Amino acid sequence: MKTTITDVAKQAGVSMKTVSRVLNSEPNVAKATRERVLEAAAELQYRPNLAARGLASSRSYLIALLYDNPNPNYIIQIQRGAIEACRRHGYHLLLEPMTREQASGPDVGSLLSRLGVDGVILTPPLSDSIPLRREMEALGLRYVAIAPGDVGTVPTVRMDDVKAATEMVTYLIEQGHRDIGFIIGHPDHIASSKRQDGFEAAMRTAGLTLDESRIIQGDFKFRSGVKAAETLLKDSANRPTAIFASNDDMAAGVVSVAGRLGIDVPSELSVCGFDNTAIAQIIWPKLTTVAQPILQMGRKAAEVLLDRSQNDDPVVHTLDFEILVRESTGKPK
Amino acid sequence: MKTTITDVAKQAGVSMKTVSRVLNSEPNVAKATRERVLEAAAELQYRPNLAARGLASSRSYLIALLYDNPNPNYIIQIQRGAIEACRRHGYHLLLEPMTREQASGPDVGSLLSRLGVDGVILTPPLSDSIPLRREMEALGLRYVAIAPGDVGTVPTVRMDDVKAATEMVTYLIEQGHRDIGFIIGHPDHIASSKRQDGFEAAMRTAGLTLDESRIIQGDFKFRSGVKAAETLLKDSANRPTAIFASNDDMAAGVVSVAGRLGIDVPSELSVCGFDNTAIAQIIWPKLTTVAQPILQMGRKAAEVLLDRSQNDDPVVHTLDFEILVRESTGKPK
DNA sequence: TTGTATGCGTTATCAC
DNA sequence: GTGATAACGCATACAA
Repeated sequence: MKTTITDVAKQAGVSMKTVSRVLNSEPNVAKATRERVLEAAAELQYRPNLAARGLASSRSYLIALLYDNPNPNYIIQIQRGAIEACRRHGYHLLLEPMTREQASGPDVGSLLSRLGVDGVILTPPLSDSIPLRREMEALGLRYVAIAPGDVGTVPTVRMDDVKAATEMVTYLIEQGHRDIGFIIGHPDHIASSKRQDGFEAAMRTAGLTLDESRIIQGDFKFRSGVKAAETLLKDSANRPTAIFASNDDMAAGVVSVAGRLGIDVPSELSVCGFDNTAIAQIIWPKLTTVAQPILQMGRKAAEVLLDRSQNDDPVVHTLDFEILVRESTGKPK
Repeated sequence: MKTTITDVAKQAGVSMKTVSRVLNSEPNVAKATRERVLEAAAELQYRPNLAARGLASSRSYLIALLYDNPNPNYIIQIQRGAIEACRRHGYHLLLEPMTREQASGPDVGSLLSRLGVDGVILTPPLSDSIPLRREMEALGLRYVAIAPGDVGTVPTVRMDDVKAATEMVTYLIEQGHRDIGFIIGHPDHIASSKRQDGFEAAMRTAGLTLDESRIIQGDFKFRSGVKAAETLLKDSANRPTAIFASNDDMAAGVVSVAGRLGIDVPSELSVCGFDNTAIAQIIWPKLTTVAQPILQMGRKAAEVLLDRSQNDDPVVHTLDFEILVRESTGKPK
């Protein structure tokens, strides 16, 4: 037999309402009573029933994570962060994977309202789905967008790609590099232009010229990194001493070309990436890269939802990234 | 105002019990009535309240996924599979990440019973935690273990590593390879010895001798693949025409060494891995590898939990893997 | 084939 | 500061 709140009340010699008060840390309970109740609850190993609580309070103690993201590591970290925050608030995280099409389709509202969740976290690229956001607003659902393209119209948690790229390039310059190659990401991704902006800003700030032949278009894939590196490194008499790729996959491609050409990394060529994905640590030398605060964004998003004290203004929370200096970068010869 | 089951009943001109019957697809409802109810429900956009339903039926419509796994892709796929099955049954998946220590600790029971979930999925390495399993049994919680080390004492979903390795090597032999190198995985992992067993079985079946110098100990890491390849490939006059690494990271290491040594993959050296992790598709040439039925295992695990028709015998469900032939293997010269 | 009455375990209301 | 009692929305027995 499961112990209920009435069992605890009996054991403590009070009414169930008082027990409820204690367990929800409401005011107006005498200290002695409170302690007696707590003791009784512990003794009986009382666990509140989520369903009953939800029914009575018309809250579900659940928040939903909506995602359609091909990057498992990203999602897993968002989850971890969100779960961490949820646990602190007595909440649980519900997973709702869906395609972009579904998210913009007619059934989302039905799905979401059926869930009866108390809040929703949107992850990219769903963060940018206007139909989805409309639906949420129509349903009166509180939500937070992680890293949306347009900042300012909705409660947001994000990081600053421009600044991160700037700092990475500044680090290379401080190491003594003057001739730095850059590989642009996929042209459809908002992050690509931001990272390029950061690169160019840092170069300009340092008074270095932007040589167009040093800037190659890529598409975030390993092979495009390979191709870009083949171009950048083909002339052994005139090649950059460092290459900054807009993500780790492309940086790994650069490292592999360097290996094939007999160019030592990092003594003859520094290479750095972006995102700190698995490959950055798998290959050797391990990549210097930018670690996004992914877990922290997940945690912050949940906190914004759960801290009822926070209002629902479209506040933008910008979290700090980290530059991870590993074995693939160093001073030029 | 939210529409409840009584609203629907009123609208359809029946009792709430009949509505309940229809919505739970219970028998003994006239077709006409059923349709009338369905119509009314649709019209009113009725969504059953999870909490109320749970409270009344003393089921939570929730199953929990317990995990402590460093591999994001693995967990994400298990999740996807489990969610798929859950959706079909009107269930939802709750995430419970925890460390091995926590899983064996005293608080798990409290955590799990507080949740009131209807079932639990255990993923490796938690599948092997005896204290955890004991706790579940003590609590009367139904559970399924994914890929536990010991098969037979608990409801299990898994795949056959030995068979997969055997088939991979058989494929290489069919391609014409006779001299095949093998890189063993981390000695602490159960999968390592199974994969080695499969390799050796296939070689023996084909009547090929097992040359010990062709079998190198690795540890599942990229670098150990690099080292093993350096050993296997150092003598250009006497080297294997194919190398089978026990996982993709090590296989990627082999490919990178081949590139450095000017050995073309696959025309001069076939390379294959195991697990179909991200790196297998990121690098070039893409790796021939074994795809575990990870998503399917997640789905099956949830199904075993949710199909009440299935009894709780420690049935072992062994799912099919897939050999993915990509660009890193071919016929020897 | 359908309906009525009751209870699930908690929070909310309002009185004391 | 504390308690009785009524919701909350649904499923379950048991009738009819």
